Amino acid sequence: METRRDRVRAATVREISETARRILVEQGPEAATLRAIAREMGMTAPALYRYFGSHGELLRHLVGDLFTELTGELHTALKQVPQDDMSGKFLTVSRQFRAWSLAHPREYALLFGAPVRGAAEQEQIDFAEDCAREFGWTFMALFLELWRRGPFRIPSDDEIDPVLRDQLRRYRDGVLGIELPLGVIQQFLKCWIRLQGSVSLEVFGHLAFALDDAAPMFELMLAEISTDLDLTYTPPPHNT
Amino acid sequence: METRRDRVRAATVREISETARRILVEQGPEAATLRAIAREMGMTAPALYRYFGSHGELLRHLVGDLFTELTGELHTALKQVPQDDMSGKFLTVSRQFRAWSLAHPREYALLFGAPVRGAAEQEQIDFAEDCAREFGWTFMALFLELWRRGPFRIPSDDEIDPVLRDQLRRYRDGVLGIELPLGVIQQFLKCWIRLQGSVSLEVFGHLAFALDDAAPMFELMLAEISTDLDLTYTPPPHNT
DNA sequence: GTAAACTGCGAACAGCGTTAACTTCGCATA
DNA sequence: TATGCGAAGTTAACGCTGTTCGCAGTTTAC
Repeated sequence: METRRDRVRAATVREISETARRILVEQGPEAATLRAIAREMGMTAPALYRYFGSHGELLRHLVGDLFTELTGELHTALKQVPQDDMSGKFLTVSRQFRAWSLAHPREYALLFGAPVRGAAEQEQIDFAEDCAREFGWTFMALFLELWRRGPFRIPSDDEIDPVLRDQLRRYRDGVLGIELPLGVIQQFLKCWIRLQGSVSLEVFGHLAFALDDAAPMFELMLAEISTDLDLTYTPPPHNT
Repeated sequence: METRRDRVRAATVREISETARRILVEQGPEAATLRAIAREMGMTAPALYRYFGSHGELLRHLVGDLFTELTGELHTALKQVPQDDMSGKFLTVSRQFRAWSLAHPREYALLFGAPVRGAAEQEQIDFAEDCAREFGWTFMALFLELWRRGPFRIPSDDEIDPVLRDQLRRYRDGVLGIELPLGVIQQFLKCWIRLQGSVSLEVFGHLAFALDDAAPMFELMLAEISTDLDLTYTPPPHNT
């Protein structure tokens, strides 16, 4: 049952997350220390240990929140696209993902940067991991819908590299649990790598050596992917 | 003139770099503290300030060294390809880049991770920046050679997005200073984004949700890019 | 031969994550 | 209503971090 204390506690957890995020955004990741977060809230650092087991756990919780926010924005944008406009859905989700990432570079770095802090930390129940999975599922689900409603050209199983074929099959049967040609998954991965790879490079500033606005290159890529998926590319609505 | 002290000093700088790298590789980035580096060398932390102005400067110097090593390996691999085998050169450099990155993930994170430490630090003479430029030039030079010796299909200036066209022109005239169709630069960026984007995702573990060996996907991408550039794709020599 | 420059050291400062012992308060039950 | 327990906060402390300062010892240069 939902007692009063539970509500207060949940509110505090939320405030900690928000404070941590504000410091992260305004002063950078190295400024988001336990003491700084506590100070901002009129508390002391050890008090935070009543809510999180360690500094890392606090950050991982923030990661979960951020994934949830990002996923939510993608779904919100998706709802404003006509139900049967698959091209529009694909373009909208892709652009919204890039837009969020560029608008929140430090959050993006936290979500998609190098997992420097002991990557293989197997938490018993990892909140952040679940949120990340749900985020990924947003794209996967869209892709499945794309495939079901307007099949595009995919390689047959024979055309797929044997090593890759085994991995795709393991992923399909072990994780997804859906009946689906392996070529669809290969195509999904190809598109996703291009999408996220491109966004990562841009957000981390690795395209700044040549471009100060990578939007046109991103749109070019969307057009190419649209061709691959038998979709109709249309330029973004508010082209600046 | 090269005095004795200069040599000793240079040797110490080199030892510091090597020690820092060893700790970074063996124990992770957060273990590469000034005190740990000094301890490993039988020194104390303040002594390091005789060689580097700060911890960050030391790391940036290491970044320069790493870029140089990576660039060197690319050139070494390149020398073993017949002078006129442009397809081989492209495939070799791409595969060598991926191989180095996978073999040195922590170094890769330092070079190509999120530039978290005040990105816009304009050092007067940034050693690391120069090495990065030289690294980038390796790919650019190869691409120019590709273009000159076996022209591939490129978009005409009219076909390029106006916003992108201006940026490409500024990059060509302001940085490269070479006469070249803008379409070549666009094609170069497209390929580079796919290449590095793919490698980044793999090294940072962002493909592990589906693949435990991304090599086939990488080769698939190389094949596609080869087609774009009118090159002949051939599988890697030692396919495991 | 002497002065200056270079290279190291130890001590110290503020800040970090984290732990321990201790107080205070809210709530549930006898 | 009184009692007691657990949750939530405190201060003090430990060992770590980057960094600065003042002091030696050695090496180079004039």
